[in-house]
Amino acid sequence: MDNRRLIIDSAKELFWHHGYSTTSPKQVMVDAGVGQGSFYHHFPAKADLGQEVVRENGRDLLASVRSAMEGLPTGRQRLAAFLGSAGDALGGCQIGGFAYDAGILAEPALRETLGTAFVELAGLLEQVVREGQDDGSVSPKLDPAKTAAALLAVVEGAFVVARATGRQSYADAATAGALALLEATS
Amino acid sequence: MDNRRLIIDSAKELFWHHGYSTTSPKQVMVDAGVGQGSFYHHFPAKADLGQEVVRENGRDLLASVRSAMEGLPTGRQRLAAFLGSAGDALGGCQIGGFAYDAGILAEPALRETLGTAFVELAGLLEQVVREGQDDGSVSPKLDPAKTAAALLAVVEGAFVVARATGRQSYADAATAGALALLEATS
DNA sequence: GTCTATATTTAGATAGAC
DNA sequence: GTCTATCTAAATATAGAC
Repeated sequence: MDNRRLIIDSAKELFWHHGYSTTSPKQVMVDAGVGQGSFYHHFPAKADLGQEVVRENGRDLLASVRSAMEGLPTGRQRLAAFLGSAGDALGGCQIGGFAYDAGILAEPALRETLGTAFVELAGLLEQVVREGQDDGSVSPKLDPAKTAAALLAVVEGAFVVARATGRQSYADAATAGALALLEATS
Repeated sequence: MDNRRLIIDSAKELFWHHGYSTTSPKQVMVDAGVGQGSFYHHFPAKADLGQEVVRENGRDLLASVRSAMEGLPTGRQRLAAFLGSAGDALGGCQIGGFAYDAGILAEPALRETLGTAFVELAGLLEQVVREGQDDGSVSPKLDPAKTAAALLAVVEGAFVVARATGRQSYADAATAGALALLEATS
């Protein structure tokens, strides 16, 4: 495999679990097993690597949510599958941590890419809420965009609370509570 | 006012809005208007200051939530007031960002203090859910702990999504969606 | 594309005078 | 308690040979 890909793959994991600002180029080089010359040849600045990582992690997350929903018969079941995204919350959300990273927020290009990932995810969820209303599994009284935003926030917040307390059980309680609210309305 | 307090007050704002790991002691000194000698006299290590900041920001957040709820007649109204905590989400949650900060998570004492703040907040919300069930404003079918965890996660997630997209409207949509779910069950 | 050597700036302090 | 001087390591690169 080429070094560029090795660097990106290492950085995706490191920036995800350890943060962008708090992970140095050197840590990425060591993890990827490439030298400094190679690293700076492919990525003249750290932000160039950050851009690729934010884009790919966003794309990967969207793909894994779609994959988790695939084949489920009702909209509500697909939303429940999305809530299951917080099933391993202690490692943090693939992109959620970037929202609190000063190094990401200070770079307009990175911030834009991050925002796009969240907007796409929110759009997907809104569509699934509508599908659930069409198939009768989600209450027609709910506003699709607001309900989608609430469910996305529950999952992102579940990651935050689980990491802050060190307890996965807080994430599980949050998503179970949200699912119960969704089910109680239908 | 004494320098120790000036340092803590500056650090509370800076760590809140800009992150703990991404704010240097020097930035704090300059903002507080104190010299290096004074800074390191009061806080031999940055983590000592971090400990005070996490504790105070957690305490302040709990106090402001209690204050926002004060005087409201029903549990559901008090929960709605809590959801309003994300009304100015672009600056980030006073403690939520610490959950993704490698420098906080690497220090057991800081992590413990952070976890305690979230556990106390969750406990308060659970109590208010129970009060709402007692006064008839919240459905008795809901599990208090799980519902509280879901509401806490919605607010924390609203901060994350608002900051990631740069749009307050995403936070507002999330909390409105959550409130609608809560109201639809009662 | 990759290597090693070098450079600049900052983080995070420590030492000792006042 | 505060000041200034000093220090070490790391972050983030750049330069030029191979």
